Amino acid sequence: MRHLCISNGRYLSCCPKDAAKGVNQHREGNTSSFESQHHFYNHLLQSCCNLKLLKQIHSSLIASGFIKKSTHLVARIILRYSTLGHPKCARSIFNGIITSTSNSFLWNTMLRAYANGSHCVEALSLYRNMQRECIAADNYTFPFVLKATASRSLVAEGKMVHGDAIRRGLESDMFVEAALVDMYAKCGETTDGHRVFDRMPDRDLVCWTVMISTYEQSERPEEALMLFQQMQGEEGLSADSVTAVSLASAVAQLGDLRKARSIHAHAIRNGFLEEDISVGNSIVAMYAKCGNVEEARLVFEQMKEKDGISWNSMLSGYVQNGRASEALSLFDQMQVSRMSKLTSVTALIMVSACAYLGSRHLGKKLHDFIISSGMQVETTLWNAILDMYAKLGDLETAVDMFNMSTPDQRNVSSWNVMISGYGMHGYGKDALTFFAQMQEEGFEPNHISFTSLLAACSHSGLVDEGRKCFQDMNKLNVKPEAKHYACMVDMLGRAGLLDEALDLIKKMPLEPSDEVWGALLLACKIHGNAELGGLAAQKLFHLHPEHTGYYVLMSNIYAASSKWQEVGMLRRDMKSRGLRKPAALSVIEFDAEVHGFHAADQTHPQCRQVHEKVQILVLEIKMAGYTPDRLCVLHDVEEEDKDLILTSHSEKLAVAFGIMRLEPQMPIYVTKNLRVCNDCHSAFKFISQVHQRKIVVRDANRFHHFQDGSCSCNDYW
DNA sequence: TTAGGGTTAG
Repeated sequence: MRHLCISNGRYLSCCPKDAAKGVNQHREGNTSSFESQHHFYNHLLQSCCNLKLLKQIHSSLIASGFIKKSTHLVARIILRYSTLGHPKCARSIFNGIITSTSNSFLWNTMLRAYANGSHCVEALSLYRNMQRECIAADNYTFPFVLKATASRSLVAEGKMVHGDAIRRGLESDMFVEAALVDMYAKCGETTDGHRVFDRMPDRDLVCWTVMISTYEQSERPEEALMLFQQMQGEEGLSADSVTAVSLASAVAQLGDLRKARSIHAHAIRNGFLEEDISVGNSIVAMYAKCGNVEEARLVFEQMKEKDGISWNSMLSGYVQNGRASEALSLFDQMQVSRMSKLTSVTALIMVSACAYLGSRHLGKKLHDFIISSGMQVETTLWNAILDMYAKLGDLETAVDMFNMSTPDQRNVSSWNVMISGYGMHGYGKDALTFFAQMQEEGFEPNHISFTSLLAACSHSGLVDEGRKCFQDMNKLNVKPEAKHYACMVDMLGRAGLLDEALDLIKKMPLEPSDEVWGALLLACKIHGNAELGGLAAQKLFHLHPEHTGYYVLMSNIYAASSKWQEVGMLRRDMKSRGLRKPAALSVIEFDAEVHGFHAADQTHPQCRQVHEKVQILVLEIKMAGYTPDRLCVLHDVEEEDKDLILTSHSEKLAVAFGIMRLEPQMPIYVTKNLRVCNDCHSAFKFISQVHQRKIVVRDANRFHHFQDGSCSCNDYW
């Protein structure tokens, strides 16, 4: 247990009960000196972390009359009430003691309390009172008021306070200047902030950190790191733990592992990791965002103290890197050890982990857990749960939840989630109905609404409706972005309107992004157009030379037209860049466990039986008319070997496992990390008929519901 | 007796 030393040599435990006893003992006929009493109360207030004890200390101070002797202690009480979330109590003490002749100290304290609690309106109104009472605002006043305006991005008010500071001749006080830079930055006026920063004659570490974090927060990591380099050139300035957090966050945005290691080394050398949990947290998040979860986990394990953010950073690190099952096992560990309580941020991360993993069992369990925890499910989390159900293939539950909610429980994102859910499952018409309904209920569609809606039209082949939606964007004041063009190209391309798609790209008022060319490339693959595909690929290799998916798609196109020389060339190119085709992974749940299968899997405990089962299934469906689609094989091998490669596809293994292990009436749910291949798509249609079995496959793009020999996508995907 | 900067999710 931590102990707190008090001036008369006794030790008082931080435990509130013991502290309360200390207060009472102290009140009973205490005759110690002013210094001793002052020290005693000061320490008590500094360590006090609950309202009951604070009230006891407060009444003890009143009863002993000591409160009248020390303005400093009054200030401490005001701040303590405020940090414990009771600004009204703080204000009532302030009102009781303040007189028009008071100096600015207590006014500044009250402003500080409001600013730290982001009570901007109250802070500004107090500041105006102060002016009315002719209390001179000083170099302490302005930083607090500016912080308050910054917390609500009230730039007009901030500018007014800036003017007041100039009139009082305090514009060049270093603290006021730092607060001004911060205020402008938080209000999104980075250039104004930089202007104040440039004019400053002396800049200490805090000023530099404000400027660095401004760029980091505005997602301009290169500029943040450049400023840091510039700062290192100044004599006597070296990053402290707060600077390190901002730098780590900037490096995370860049995703540069080499820089990440250098920030980590700097933190180790200076002992920041022991000094401040936030440094460890930001380094964990940084490594995860640089794609190195192993190093993130190492830092996480080595942290002597962890808080909720530490756990969330590690959990979301796993999810971001597609390692959802590791996130779930860490979450279990967190629950068992009760090291951190379940917050809505944690719940949000875990809900997305379940959605990603495709685990219906865990998703339901997590939802029950969230309900039983009694936590308040605010709209953001509720939307994520809807999205999870839709992504787990249980669109019905998502629709039920949505229909049972009241309009004030929903926001624009709730509607977007539903539109995207319908689209994913191939219900384009329902997505359009929901879109209309959303507007009837007074919700204004945003750029995400249109992305979801256009994607829905694309998946369902609703070309005319899609074209109309795209035109309607301007009417609803949503400016088409590259991703909207990508949806249109995807929609036109899938429908075989390749010329119209290319025409649209040529007419784009903005530079076509990789998503746009990627959509065209995919369309070329579907329709076997190697020439146009080559053009799209060229653009893509230039824009993203390291993106494996585009090489794979292009070699697919070449392979389909038996251009093996070109396939070989692309493969060599990929090899020389150190790129590898991402491993296919299909997962299926059985007995509350998630079973994963890679292509040609040799690791699953029952892989031998599963491979045998696929061979049997293929024989069965061949009798019903299935022929292997050898165009799906990228390798230039003998025709019979191609068939063997096809039977080892991960999704076939997962489906075979499902048929082997699940009860015959149970539908088979499989989630694949990549797009399902043509041959598997055709095979599953036959299996659904021969075995009278519902098979639901979620691939990287959408859902396929196979039943009675056909698929919900109508072979349009 | 008082002050300014930072991290997770979306």
